[in-house]
This record gives sequence, C-alpha cells and structure tokens, in this order.
Amino acid sequence: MGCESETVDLLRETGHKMTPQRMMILTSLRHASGHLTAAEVFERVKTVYPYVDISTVYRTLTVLKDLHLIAETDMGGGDATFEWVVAERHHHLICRKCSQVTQLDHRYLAEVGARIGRDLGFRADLDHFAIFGLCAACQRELTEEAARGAAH
Amino acid sequence: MGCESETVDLLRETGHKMTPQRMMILTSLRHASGHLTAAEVFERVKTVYPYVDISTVYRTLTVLKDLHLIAETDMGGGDATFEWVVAERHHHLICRKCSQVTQLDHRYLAEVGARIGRDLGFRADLDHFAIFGLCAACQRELTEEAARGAAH
DNA sequence: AGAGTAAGCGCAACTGGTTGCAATTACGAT
DNA sequence: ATCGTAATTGCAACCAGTTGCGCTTACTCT
Repeated sequence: MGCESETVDLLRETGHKMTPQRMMILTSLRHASGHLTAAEVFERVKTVYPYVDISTVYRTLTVLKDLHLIAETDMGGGDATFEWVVAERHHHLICRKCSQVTQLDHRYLAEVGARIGRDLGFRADLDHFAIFGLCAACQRELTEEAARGAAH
Repeated sequence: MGCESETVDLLRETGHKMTPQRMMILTSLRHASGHLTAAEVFERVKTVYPYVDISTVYRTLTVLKDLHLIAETDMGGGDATFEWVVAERHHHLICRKCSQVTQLDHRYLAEVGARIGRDLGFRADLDHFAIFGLCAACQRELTEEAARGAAH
C-alpha cells in the first residue's frame, strides 16, 4: 500500500468506494507484469481472500476500465485481458494463426487518430488497440501451402 | 438463389459443404441491409426453417468469417454483429457516449496497414474496424459539463 | 465519534455463446 | 446411381460473464 493513493483518490472523487476487495483486485493488476484475464485476477485475489465472488471481480474491472485505470483488450484467445494503463501507450499485433503477440508503437496510430479528429471531429480512443492479422512467418507458411496445393 | 454460386464454390473449394441451413444463414446475411447480430440471423432463418439450432448459426458464422465472406464487428452494444463483406472496405467510428455510428473511409487505415507491413512484416487485417471514441457533439457536452463542475 | 446513505458485496439465478457426441447428410469417387 | 467418408447438424450439457436482490460497509456530514 502507499503507491495506490492516487488511485484511491480518483475513485473517491468519482463517487466510488475503496473496499478491501477492490484494493486487492487493483494491486493484483498493478503489480502484474502484463495482461491478466478476469479469471487470473480472480485466482490471484482468492489466494489472499478466498471469499471474493467472481462477479465482484467483473464489476470492479468495469469500474476501473471506465476510469481508464486499466485497459481491456481482446487478445483473440477468447477471453479479454486487462492490464494497468502505463505511461507509454502501445498496441498489439496478434497473429490469428500462431497467436504470437508483438508490440506496436503508438506513433503508428497516433497520426491516424489526429487525422480523424481533424477531418471528422471524432476523438478516437486509440489507447490500446489489438490488431489482428498474419505475422511474417505465418504468411510465408501459407504461401508455401498454397504453392503445394496448386502443384498437386 | 443463383447469385450465391460463387460463394458455394468457395465453400466447396475449401473443403466445406453447402447445407440448407448454411444457405439460409448465408442469404439472410447477403440480403440484409446492414449489420446483423447472431440472434438476428437466427430469428430470420427460423422464419424459414424453425428447426435450426443456434449453435449451427454460430458455427456457420465462424466458417464464413474465416473465409472472409462476412466481417464480425463489436459495435459496443455487447453483442457482435456480422455483415456481408462488400467491395468497398470501410470502418466505423462509434461514440462510446451516444453510440452514434459514423463510417470511416478505408484510406485512413490503409496507410497504417501498409506501414506496419513494411516495417514489421505483419499483414494486418484492417478490413473492418470499429474505433471507439467520442463524437464531436459529445465532446462539446462533456467539456461544458466539466466547466459547470469547476464553476460550482 | 455517530448516524444516514448510497455504493458495493456475495449469492443465486440467468443469459449468450460454446462444445462433445451420436445421428445425419452432402459430396467426391467409383 | 450408389457408396464411403468426413463435414455438419441438433441436442444437451456446459462455461463465462451478467444481473437482481437483500445484507453489509465505506464514506460524508454533522
């Protein structure tokens, strides 16, 4: 505790309460190295306080997400993951074949966001995007497969 | 029928079968004016053939999506929507306050996609993106609210 | 410090979507 | 036209996530 004080203030200022459960959920995300699914957060909190309900986890994640303290991303694996929003914004390139995840610098999208704002007046939330596609390796594999298919 | 023959061929060529259920799901999407949710597709098909199972709808949607015949988009309303992939690619700007949907020309993202491909070798699927954010009107509203909040 | 109140909690019921399985059926090969 | 096979179907069980509700509790105000 101690390093969470700003977060507590933000919660209070927005009319929310800081409960023990919320604190545990929050710290488990804060101190996780990367992305966590809701179930993972649930597991981690349960080791400290076994009586938490999964619905509390989901409700808290929703609150934190609305306050932009955490970012939700669909990494393609079916379940959404959550991660503490850090200073440097970044995005993910996710291969839909091998599921490999690569980071993408924010600059790639910042410019598009700016242009959309300029042209259409729409302020795009481009904090944390998951872009699906095919990684270089899988592209090669697929073209080779296609070549074999055409040959036979 | 008749206008679906190319689609049927594509299915066959990729080792799939064309079943009556599949045909109905396909045409309901093909002839729908815009986006349909899975439940909507289910309802439409049921009017013709009441015995379809919802799981068949989901499974077929997955197949069609994998073949890029339809595009899945999370329009924010909680449930994903599907639409027939038309010639001109486009994207959607969805306001997270008023849920208004605006179309965005593909050119905005095409360039980013090209750059990602060039720099990182990753071929991004940018066929049909849903970009969340705040529309111009809601931005104005929010800044006014903030001004009122600061004043009192 | 104490009281009132609205937010939050855990439970249980529910919903939307997925999956395993046995029966069926479309399709390529004969 | 018929056969064999693999894909597909419908059912039912299942799972992840959501919601309604009565009880509890953090926070505000005095």
